Parts: sequence; C-alpha cells; structure tokens
Amino acid sequence: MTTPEPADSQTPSSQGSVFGWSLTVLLREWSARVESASRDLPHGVRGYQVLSAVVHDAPPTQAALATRLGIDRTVMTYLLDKFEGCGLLERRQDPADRRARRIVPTDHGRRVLAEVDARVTQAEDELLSNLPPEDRRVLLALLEHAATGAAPGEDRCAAVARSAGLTQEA
Amino acid sequence: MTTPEPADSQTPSSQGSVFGWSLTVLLREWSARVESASRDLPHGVRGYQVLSAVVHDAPPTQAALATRLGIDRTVMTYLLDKFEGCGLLERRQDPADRRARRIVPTDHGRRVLAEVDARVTQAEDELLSNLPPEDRRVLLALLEHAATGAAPGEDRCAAVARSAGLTQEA
DNA sequence: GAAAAGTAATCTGTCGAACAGACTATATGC
DNA sequence: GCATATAGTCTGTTCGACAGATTACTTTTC
Repeated sequence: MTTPEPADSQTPSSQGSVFGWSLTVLLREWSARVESASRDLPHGVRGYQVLSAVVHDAPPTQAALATRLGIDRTVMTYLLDKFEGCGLLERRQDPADRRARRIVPTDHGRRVLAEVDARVTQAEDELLSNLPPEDRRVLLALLEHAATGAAPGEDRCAAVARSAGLTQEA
Repeated sequence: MTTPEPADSQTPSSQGSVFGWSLTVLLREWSARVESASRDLPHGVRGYQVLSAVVHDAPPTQAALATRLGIDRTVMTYLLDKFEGCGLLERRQDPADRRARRIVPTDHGRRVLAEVDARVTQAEDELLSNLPPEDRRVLLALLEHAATGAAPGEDRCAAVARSAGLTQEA
C-alpha cells in the first residue's frame, strides 16, 4: 500500500551509489572486452595488466609489481611462472639484492603486448562510443587523477621518486 | 590504408590502458571502503549493491535484479536467502505471474540501507577527496553516462531516453 | 482444454582463484 | 656471529562462479 511505485525507475544520482554501480558495470564490460582482446596471453585480463605494467611502468621488483596491481604475492608467483614459461617475461636476480627479482620483458613479450595494446585501445573506444571524444578525454583524465590519489601507499612516493630520478629512498 | 594510430596529443594507448588500471584501482578502493561501511549487511559489498538496487531501482523480478547487477541467477538465490533470513527483504509471489518473485524491502531493510547509504556516501567523498567538488560532479556524470551506455540489455533504451536531456557540460 | 514448449527460480556438483601460513634464501643491525 | 626483517615460493583451505538438472508455473498450439 505504502509502496510508492517509483514513477521513473531510473532516477539519476539521487539514489545510492551510482558511483559504485557505474564502476562495476564499466569494469565488467571492460574486462569482458579485454579478455577477448588478450586471447594470446595467459590469464586473460590479469595477464594483460601484468605485462602492461611491466613494460610501461617497469616496477623495480616483483613485490612492487604486485602492490601496484593489487595482486597477492603468492598469486604473482604463478602468474609470472606462466609468463616466463611462454617466453614473454624473464626473472633476473637483482645484483644489488639477490633476494629480489627484476622482471623484464623479452622482445617477444614487447611485440605481443603491442598487438594486444592495439586491440585493447580499440575495445575501449567501442566501450566509450557513446561519449564524444572530448568527454572521453575528460573522463580519462579525471579517472586517472582520482585513481592516483586513491591508490594505496607508496605508489605516490614511487611516482614522485621516479620522476625525480631517485633510485634509493632513505 | 592501415588506419594509422591517431597521434593525438595524449593518447592513453601510449601508456597502455590507464583506463583499465584506473577503474581497477578505484573499484578496489571503493570496495574496501564500502565493505567496512556495510558491516551490518550480509555479503558485504555485494549485499549492499543488492539491497541498494532493490530499494532504489525496484527491478520487477529476481531475474531482472540479477541482470542489472551482473550476478548469476543461481548466486542471486542464496544471496536473497540470506537477506530474507535477516528480515531485510521479502520475496512475494507476483500475482500476475506466479513463477516470478517480486523482491521488496522490509521497513527494517529500508532503515538499515539508509544508515549504510550515509556511510557509503561519506566513504566516497573521502575516496575522491583529492578532486574538487566540481570535478567530482563531472566525473560522476560522465561515469554514469558511460556505464549506462555500456550496460548490456534494455538499460540502453533508458540511456537514449535520458541522454536526450543531458550532454550539456562544457 | 489438454499436450508441448518456454520461462522463473531453485538445487547440486565441480572448478578455479584468492588468501593465510609455513618455509627458503638473502640482507641488515647489533 | 646471531637475531631479526624482507623477497619470493610452496601448501592447504575456503569461497564464489558457473553449468546442468529439477520444480513450478505460463503460453502456445492443435
């Protein structure tokens, strides 16, 4: 009786977290598309993110890579096992600290990533096809800004350190 | 010819999907915060999304609810079992189609959601604290627009209908 | 108006991914 | 040298996702 039949069932942002819903929907769709764009890679989307981070961001160690991607260390291990087995990445002992491994892409890895990256870019364009290019750029910029601010811990320090050319922190 | 890469000023593709990374980071952080904001609810974030969708969107049936949230039907079943057990929601037979269940919130459910919603809103504010309010609003609007366009199924009709009145940012 | 086909929700079993915890090897501090 | 901390690996458990069969009801067809 008192059920106040919502006149339009899709009221905009007056309702509870549109933000969360939007993020969830977009990430799900993005994952689905990138999944099929990453068919050459092991572990699908996850794999793409790993390879992409290694090539583009070059985090110093395996642990740093895991932190950046929000992946558990134990998961990172078998992810990299697979990549190494496929000849896409290599683990090298860091000469400065022989506990640590520096993850470096092989030439083959770089080539494969380039192809996948192209497909991913196209997939993203399709995903955002109902936003005009200008809005798209604004969205991307805001998104990155928000994510960088929200990312946990030393990522920001690392970013600062890297842009300043530092190799060691006190 | 081979469609050349658009050498636009700042192609995100040159860095590999910043888009995907940003979405992933933001959703992870959002989930963590909402998780602790939803401590009164079963199934954490998932639970919040379900309850929120039921109250704010009022999808006609259990299946519609599942589709909207991208949750498998069989998963929906035990999610709702729990919620019904906690007295937050009720399943009622749809008189028009006795196979279907209409999911309705109890008063208790509404009250609990109101509290959680408040906490979630606050958490989101903190999450986006490094964006000025204006940017925040723009981000939300673009995000929702993009998500509505990308969401599978009949949402798209609603999107078109609504986007007739939108597109006025500059 | 009964049989056939289709749909909403549930139940069952299986699989994989995520996480906690122990373990190995190096590093650093006293 | 011994104690403690850290990088990475290995092991076992748990939990959620999904496919497939099942039950209840509706719609279609003759």
